Amino acid sequence: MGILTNLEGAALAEIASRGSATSYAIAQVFARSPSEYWSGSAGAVYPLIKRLAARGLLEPSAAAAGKRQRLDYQITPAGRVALEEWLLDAQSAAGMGFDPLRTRLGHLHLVSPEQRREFLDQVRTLSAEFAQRPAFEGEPVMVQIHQSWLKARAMWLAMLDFVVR
Amino acid sequence: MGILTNLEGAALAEIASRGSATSYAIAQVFARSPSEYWSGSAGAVYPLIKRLAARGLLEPSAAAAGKRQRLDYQITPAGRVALEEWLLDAQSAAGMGFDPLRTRLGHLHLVSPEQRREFLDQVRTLSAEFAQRPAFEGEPVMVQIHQSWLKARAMWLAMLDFVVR
DNA sequence: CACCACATGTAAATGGTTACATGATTCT
DNA sequence: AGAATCATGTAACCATTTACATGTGGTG
Repeated sequence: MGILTNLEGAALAEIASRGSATSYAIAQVFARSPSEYWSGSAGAVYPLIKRLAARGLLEPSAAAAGKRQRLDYQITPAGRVALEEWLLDAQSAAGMGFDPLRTRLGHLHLVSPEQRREFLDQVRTLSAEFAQRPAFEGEPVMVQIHQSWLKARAMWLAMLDFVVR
Repeated sequence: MGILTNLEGAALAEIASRGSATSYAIAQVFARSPSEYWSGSAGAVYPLIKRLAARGLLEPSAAAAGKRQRLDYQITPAGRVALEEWLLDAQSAAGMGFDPLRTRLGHLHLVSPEQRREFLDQVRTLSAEFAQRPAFEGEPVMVQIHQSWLKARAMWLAMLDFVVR
């Protein structure tokens, strides 16, 4: 029914993929993701899962392993509807999103050519290091997507030499 | 000095580029940007500019054209320091940011191959339309950066055929 | 003059953040 | 047993969003 935020959609998708999961497990996914965009903090994820459960998109199944309350959540039929709506929203998916480099590039004329060159060198170095890091643990498909994205970004960085001199 | 959010940094950079600007003018920049990421709403920009002025990074110069209060802001020396700190932060710039397509791709296995194919077709179509739109008005450098980004994204979309079948 | 676009804000809600508190489990 | 780590939250804060209110200048 209602519209999901991107974090909600991603969390719901992760639970759907796993069959069931705890809030903690979902938080870990974001915390360990190579993207820095979501922190995967408890303060974000626990309330989010509760919200989704309150909306009937998730169903808790008390899997008390020890004494402590420990809720496994599963997606409901209503949850699948909402998830599909988010997942297949091509209009949103085609958007530009946020790129911390892109937002800066247009303003680099404000600094000297040397600063500009040094900055771009640093970004390239960091990006290369980032790409060479041992692949994060995750579904092979996710890793492949990540790597193809890195490749596309590297190509863009190369193009920029001719744009931002 | 203090750390700037990305919106603050971008706004400050825009004011620095223009020499001086009103809150309204800055809001328009974000509202008319081809990126959907920031709305450029008054509720975001007016308080933000006030915040920067309160921190001494901007200085208002009452350019009362009519009766109505109408403040032009200029960047201060402290503002330039903060701006440079934000602008040349290579660590942040090298991050992955947020990509609405990327976040979805890893979960497309949840839907049928037909849905998957249709979704990707739609995204490609929308991206192509987006790229063919008359270039948004803006500095030539900005337009060039935008177009190189679109090209890199198109390449990525092409690569995805081999990853997400 | 009436209307509409331009311009300047404010209020309430939202969806995140960091920091903290605390219980349970595993390791040494 | 004590320490470290895993796990589950809550509280306060923060930067945005949407929606609203209102004044001002130009145009039919």
